[in-house]
Amino acid sequence: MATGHTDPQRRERILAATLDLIADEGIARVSHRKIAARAGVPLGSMTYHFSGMDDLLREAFGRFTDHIVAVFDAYLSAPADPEQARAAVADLVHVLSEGSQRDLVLTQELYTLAARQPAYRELTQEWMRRSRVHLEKHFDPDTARQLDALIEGLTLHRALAQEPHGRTLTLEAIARITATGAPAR
Amino acid sequence: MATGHTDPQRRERILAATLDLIADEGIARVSHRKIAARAGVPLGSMTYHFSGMDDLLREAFGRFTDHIVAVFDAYLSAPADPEQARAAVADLVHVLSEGSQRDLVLTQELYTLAARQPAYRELTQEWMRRSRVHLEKHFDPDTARQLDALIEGLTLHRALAQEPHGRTLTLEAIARITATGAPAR
Amino acid sequence: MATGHTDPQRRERILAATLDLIADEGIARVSHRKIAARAGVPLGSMTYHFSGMDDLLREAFGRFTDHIVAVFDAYLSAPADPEQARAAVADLVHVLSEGSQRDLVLTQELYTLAARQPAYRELTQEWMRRSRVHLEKHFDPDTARQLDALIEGLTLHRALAQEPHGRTLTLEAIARITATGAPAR
Amino acid sequence: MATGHTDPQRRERILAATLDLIADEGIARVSHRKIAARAGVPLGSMTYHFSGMDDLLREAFGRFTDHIVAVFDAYLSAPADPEQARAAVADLVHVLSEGSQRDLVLTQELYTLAARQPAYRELTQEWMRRSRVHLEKHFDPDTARQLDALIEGLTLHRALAQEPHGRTLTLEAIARITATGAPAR
DNA sequence: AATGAATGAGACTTCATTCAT
DNA sequence: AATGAATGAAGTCTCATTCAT
Repeated sequence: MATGHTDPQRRERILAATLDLIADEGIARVSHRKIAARAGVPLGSMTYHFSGMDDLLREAFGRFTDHIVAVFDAYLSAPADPEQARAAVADLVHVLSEGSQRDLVLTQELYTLAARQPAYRELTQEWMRRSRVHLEKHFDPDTARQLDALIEGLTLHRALAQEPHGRTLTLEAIARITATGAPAR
Repeated sequence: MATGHTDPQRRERILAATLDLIADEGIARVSHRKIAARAGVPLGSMTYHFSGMDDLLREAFGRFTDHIVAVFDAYLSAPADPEQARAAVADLVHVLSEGSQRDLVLTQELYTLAARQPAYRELTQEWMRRSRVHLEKHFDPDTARQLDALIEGLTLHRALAQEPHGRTLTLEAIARITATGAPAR
Repeated sequence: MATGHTDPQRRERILAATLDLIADEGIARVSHRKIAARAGVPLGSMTYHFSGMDDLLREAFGRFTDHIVAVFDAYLSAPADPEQARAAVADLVHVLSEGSQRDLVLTQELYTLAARQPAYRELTQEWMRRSRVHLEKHFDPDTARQLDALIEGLTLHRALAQEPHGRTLTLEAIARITATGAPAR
Repeated sequence: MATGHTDPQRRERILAATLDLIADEGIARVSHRKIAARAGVPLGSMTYHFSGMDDLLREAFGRFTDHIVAVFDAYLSAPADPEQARAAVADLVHVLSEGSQRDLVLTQELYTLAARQPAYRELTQEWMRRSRVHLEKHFDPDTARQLDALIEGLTLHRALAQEPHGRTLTLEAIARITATGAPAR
């Protein structure tokens, strides 16, 4: 069902190579040449498949957001009650802050872009929105919003700290924020 | 106190111009040429005063960290009791997330660098450490740590959200995190 | 009369788009892509209908010459006597130098090509020949030749001058050149 | 007295190479690479000495205009009376139309640019102005203007014609245009 | 101590053309 | 007969860095 007559996955390979390169070297060192080499495609392909570097980056981060949202979904859609939800949130924080350097770095790069360009802010907003939808199944909206921010802060501080805090402290913070937050019902 | 015999403030002008340029265009688009033009110094003096772009960036972010730590100091050193401390933290969150686009963007750029390079992580760690020192004057260490992470998350979410949450919610979250946290004594 | 089974006017659309593009941006900036976009045809059809850029340009300027010769014909075939002819020549000079920027620019581009390549010189020679045929109906051959050159010079100088000369001067010049030139009989 | 510490004539060499290349291949085929190769300078020099291709072309045609104005000066400043002036104009027409292909081609390229861009029109206007100043020493202003246009037309038609007209016809045309034009006194 | 001149490397992008369909 | 996909070549331009002064 490929639409072209050759290598229909080329676009995807380019996008994956783009994210890999950003994770490894940072947006500041990304170039068409390096991406093409990584993806194993001719340099000329780059601007054939994507109208320019901007397009390419935006689409690549769209793919990344899809991935990270899937991680949130995986952790936050399963819990059946608030107690399980708290544990899931703790798991999420620790997975995000201990897991692949890749996701951590890409998240920061995305936030940096979002801080300056509205186009990227849409991606982060959709991600926050999705996260809150999950949390609101177990907590009232205000609590969900506070908890969402807490997840962000705990994850980042764990990731950057010299001696990351343990799971106990993570759970304690989550418990405090959600202590009074009964589901809206 | 001048080290050279001409224009001793040249280094500082270059560093300030560097931060301004990063705030405006992002690290990816920084160049010696643009910085020199902004600072009003000859291109040749760039590599004379700084051994290379890396040195320059690291020193510039050092200056930025000094500035942001001063902001934390200003807000967090004044409060006389936990209640005032909570209000000060709320003020801090709102100032950071509503204030200059410049500080927000530079913070994200720094985090992005820190996520990848230990040299920059030292800067962020010093900043966190300093923040916790302030908070521990009013709250026990674990609470201080949780509150510090919450500040981070609330600030970032407010800065990037489509409809940033109000001060009431900020205060509510702070109150919950610090409810049981009596000072260690 | 269609040669292909689809859209027989496609060749003409391409040629018209080519001239439009040359008029707008100059031969130096012409490309298959831009022409195809302007003509609303697929890029692939460019090299299908025309063997290459050279072919395309030569044929396009052939169309342009047809058009400009038609303008000459319209003005120079009507007059019934030398006096009317002089007025018609003045009209022609002013129409060419005041009319569409398009014709002016294309004429210059053609002359530039003709100055270097014989293939294009044939086009301009045919045009001059045709012009002289008209003029020789009312003036002797030498006068026709001089008048033809004068038309060229007056048109160009009017087109490029900061303050173009008026119709009176145009008529005066024509009168002087044709004063002694009786028709050959 | 060179201002730089190396090869101060490099700019001039580049400008000369630019005009040579335009004369040989046309503006459409000019490139930094080819000019650099012709001038024997590194490619990187091109945008160091000239801010871009536009700058380079404009300055190169400025040099060309200087040259062509010098030719006009040489022919038109010498004559002592109208009769000598008529002969000088005829000489000029024949030199321009028979002389170097280079000048002819460059003149056409310049006119093409002037037809589209005001910046180049200034160059041609200065040239026309200078020409008329010379002619007005021997003929009244209206006659000078007509004669100037005639020079243009005769030169171009001689250059492009299959069988260029002879000197007799050139002189005849000049005589007719200037017959009644007494100096303004 | 300080800098203008210079350049090789590499950035992004456009392009004419080829080819499988 | 016609075209979307693809690419190698070349385009302009920016840059960090070196070096003579």
